Amino acid sequence: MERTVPGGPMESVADAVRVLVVDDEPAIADLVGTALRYEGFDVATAGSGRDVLTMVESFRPDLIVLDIMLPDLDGFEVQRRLSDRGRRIPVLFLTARDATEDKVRGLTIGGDDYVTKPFSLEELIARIRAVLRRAGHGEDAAGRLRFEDLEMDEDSHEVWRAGGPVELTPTEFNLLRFMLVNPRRVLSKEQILDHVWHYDFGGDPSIVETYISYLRKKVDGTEPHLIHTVRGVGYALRLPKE
Amino acid sequence: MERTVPGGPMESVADAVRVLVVDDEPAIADLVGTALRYEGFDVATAGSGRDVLTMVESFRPDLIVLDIMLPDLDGFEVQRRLSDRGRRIPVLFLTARDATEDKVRGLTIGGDDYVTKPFSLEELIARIRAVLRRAGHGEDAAGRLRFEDLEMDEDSHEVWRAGGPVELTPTEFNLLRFMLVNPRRVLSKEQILDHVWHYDFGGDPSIVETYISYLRKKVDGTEPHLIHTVRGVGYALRLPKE
DNA sequence: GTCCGTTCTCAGCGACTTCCCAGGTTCAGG
DNA sequence: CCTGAACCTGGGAAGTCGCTGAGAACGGAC
Repeated sequence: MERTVPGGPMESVADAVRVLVVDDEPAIADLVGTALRYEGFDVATAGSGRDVLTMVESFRPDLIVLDIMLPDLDGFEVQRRLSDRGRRIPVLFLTARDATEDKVRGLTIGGDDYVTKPFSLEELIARIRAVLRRAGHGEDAAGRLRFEDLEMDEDSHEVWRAGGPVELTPTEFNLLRFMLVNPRRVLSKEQILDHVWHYDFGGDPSIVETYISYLRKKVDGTEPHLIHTVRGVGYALRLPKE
Repeated sequence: MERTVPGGPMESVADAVRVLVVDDEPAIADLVGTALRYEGFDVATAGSGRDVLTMVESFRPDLIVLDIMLPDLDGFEVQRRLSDRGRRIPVLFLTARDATEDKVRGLTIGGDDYVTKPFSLEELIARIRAVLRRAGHGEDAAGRLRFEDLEMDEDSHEVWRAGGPVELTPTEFNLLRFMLVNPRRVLSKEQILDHVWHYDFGGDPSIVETYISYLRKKVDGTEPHLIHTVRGVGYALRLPKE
């Protein structure tokens, strides 16, 4: 499966990976569902734990994005009942930032993973791909992105420029990944904000300028420069013209 | 589908792409509707959110141009209800400039997009084509325009003349795109103003002369000249007549 | 609590873009 | 050739955009 991008072609549904999105807030389920559909997944949504148990039979998802806080059964309970039935479906949990962290943390060993709310779509999609990769559903290639002499390993969170390692903060990393997934394309500040920042971020798009500045200092200090400003439009990852 | 032009031949309606334009100001809905009809789209207009929900069934649009501020249901609510019905119709939102910050965020994620008022028709149409391209309705080619040795990539915002890169400001870029979409056709200054500048632009059509001059310097310094003045009528992108 | 790394805001400034104007040039018609 | 209209283009004012440094706010580790 090819990575799609804002502007990428729609996947044929025939052999698409099926993802079941479960959240009792329709706004979240819609947001995630829409983003995943656009990424080429075959998506169904559910709003309660019991819905999941029935939908699993008909929809047969390859992965479940599962909110832990549900009105009836919580996410853990849902997973338990599924495994009682002998179904081993990878799960990506959604959790509020506060409690539960300890409980959820233990899950990362089973091939499952979790993301804390509020998340960014870029982060969520990257995690989904990672879980699918471990489950054998993903694209054959490992989670490695490259553009010219700039390289990123999504699994180990390592980045190299011209062969040398670069240390990035989480936000810098996510921003750079978004650019690496969309090479050459001009990405507007709004687009970047939508994908890289948490969905409840209420600030100004100028934050993107700041982070582009950070990235330039850390990964674009050497020739040729790869991060380019298209004034009045956005930013692009590409080789210099001439 | 072939690109049509202002004044160009009307597309046969049989296989035309259907666009539903929704705005409570009839002036805006008409402006957009008329422009899109010229471009060969099959257009219907609506003035309220509830109208949309009924018209979708009969008109079955491939895309909806949807103002966010509507008297009854707002644009988001309309989209929500449509997706509840299982209809996945791409949406291009229209929004006032000041309202963008909070709520519009997140709209670029699903292949949808938004344009802030006041917009230019050229901008709007380019965005519509981009959304359709992503949804699989567009012409097969990517967002690439060409006339002779003059080339433009809409995604990366790059322009080449005779193989060499050219740097353009946003307005210059939009003007050149308008000309590339309408090769050989003489475009009047008024026409250009209507399409390339924001619809509330209050200045003089002579601004077009200035920008044509800029373009000539940047992209038409080499033979053969492609930008021609048709005195008393307008400008055209074509080869010299001997 | 304190410490420290990260995220975010803000303001200054430099550069760019847009737009208008005015003087010069070209062109069509007489 | 003369004249007026249309057009071209350099210059410049006003506003916008983007970059960056400084520091405030936040959150996790201890």
